[in-house]
Amino acid sequence: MKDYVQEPNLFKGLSDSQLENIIGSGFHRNLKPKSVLFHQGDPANRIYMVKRGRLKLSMLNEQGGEVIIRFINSGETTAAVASLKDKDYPVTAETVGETEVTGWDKATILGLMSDYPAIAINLLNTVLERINEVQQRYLELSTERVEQRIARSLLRLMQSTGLKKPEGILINFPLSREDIAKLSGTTLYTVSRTLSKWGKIGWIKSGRERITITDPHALVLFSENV
Amino acid sequence: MKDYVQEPNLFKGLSDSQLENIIGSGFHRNLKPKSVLFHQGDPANRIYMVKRGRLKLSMLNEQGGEVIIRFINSGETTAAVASLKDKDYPVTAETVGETEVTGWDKATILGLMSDYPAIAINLLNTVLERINEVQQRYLELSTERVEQRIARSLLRLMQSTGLKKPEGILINFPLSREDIAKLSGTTLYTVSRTLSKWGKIGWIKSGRERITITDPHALVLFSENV
DNA sequence: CGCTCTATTGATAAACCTCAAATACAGTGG
DNA sequence: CCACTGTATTTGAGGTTTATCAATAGAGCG
Repeated sequence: MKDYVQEPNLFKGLSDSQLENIIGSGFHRNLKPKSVLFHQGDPANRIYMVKRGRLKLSMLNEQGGEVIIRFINSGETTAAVASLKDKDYPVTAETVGETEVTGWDKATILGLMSDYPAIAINLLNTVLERINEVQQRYLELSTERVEQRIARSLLRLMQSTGLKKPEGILINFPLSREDIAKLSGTTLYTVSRTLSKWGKIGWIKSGRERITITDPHALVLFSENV
Repeated sequence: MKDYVQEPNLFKGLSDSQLENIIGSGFHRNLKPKSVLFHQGDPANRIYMVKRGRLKLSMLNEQGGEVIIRFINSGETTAAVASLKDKDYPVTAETVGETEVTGWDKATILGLMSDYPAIAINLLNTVLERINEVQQRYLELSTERVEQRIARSLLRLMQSTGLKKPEGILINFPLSREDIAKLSGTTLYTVSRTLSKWGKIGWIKSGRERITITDPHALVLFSENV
């Protein structure tokens, strides 16, 4: 029955049958890899939950510079607050791999909230976490060196999507050097050099769009200690 | 009766008498310049509105690096979501100049929200604006050069606290080169050099902790165009 | 008028980006 | 199974941006 991988944040604390009801009230979309769910500047008229796969949220500036704000993994939601306010949302959401999402429009989600008050509470929690995370990353971007930021990016991805393997913890989706660069505020060249170095000293193993962290402890120490 | 400078966001749409009632239900504090209202890591048990003066919100990392997240001007609120969740708030709030704040604890604000539903709506608006602003600044920090970011910082301050003067628009509170540096993700030296340059070409006039923007248009063009 | 905090400016160095070119890798179709 | 093609990655050389350090000057306060 539950075909999403993790317990969805927004619906935490609800029973399976309530969940089934809620999911049923949304509309579903199956998206191919690298398709755009919504685009920077679109009116945010829907809240989305990822049931399977993953979304990449990014922002673009006028000169073409791009950053990745975060990934939305299965069970997580996005555009929640914006969709309630009918504002334009300055973020693009693109699928990473085959991805299934459920969406609700504003009226539906408001109805759900009044039926299940837990949802409003969960929404507040989610919003708080998101603000804190962006601010934390803003601090890091402003005060830390590139390699430290790359380490932090990998560790965050490890925590959210890591898969235990005999050789270490695999970041379990296709992730290019350029993605890491846009997550860390640097260039793909610097990322490549850094990962090469870390490969040589045994902290990670990496291939084409694949990264395994073989010495998480070393990486954590490095990310915190200089 | 209204002794705060701007219409408070959180209480927009309420009548003066309702406002009076709400303000009355909070507790008030008068703070000297540079005093700390709450400290990074404190439990966020109160929501604050600035009635007079200004708060500087900053974050510190383990190595002592600091950023200024934003200023909270009179009429604005802070720690809103965090205070509803009883979480630690990773931000320090320090007064800039003589400052008067009103605070409400969680129970009180929840009561106010159920009496005046507009407050919950306004809260959502505020949260959305804050997320968007941090993300926007994250993008800028990641993709733009120092001088461009300094220009954007000054322009934001001009918009929120600018005061028309014969010679230009004055940023109306004491603001050091170091403050600007921590807002823009650079060092006070680079800020000083940049402001000197802009002073020479007539874009700004600056003194000790005082900045007047004499050619806003030029600065806007510069901030957007490279 | 000394003290303290802020700002300026020059010299130097470090971190990191940019550009260019070569190499590796994963599919695809024969 | 293999050559082919389009990406992704690596690596080197060189240049730019910006931080760091040091020293001086200016402003405000008691």
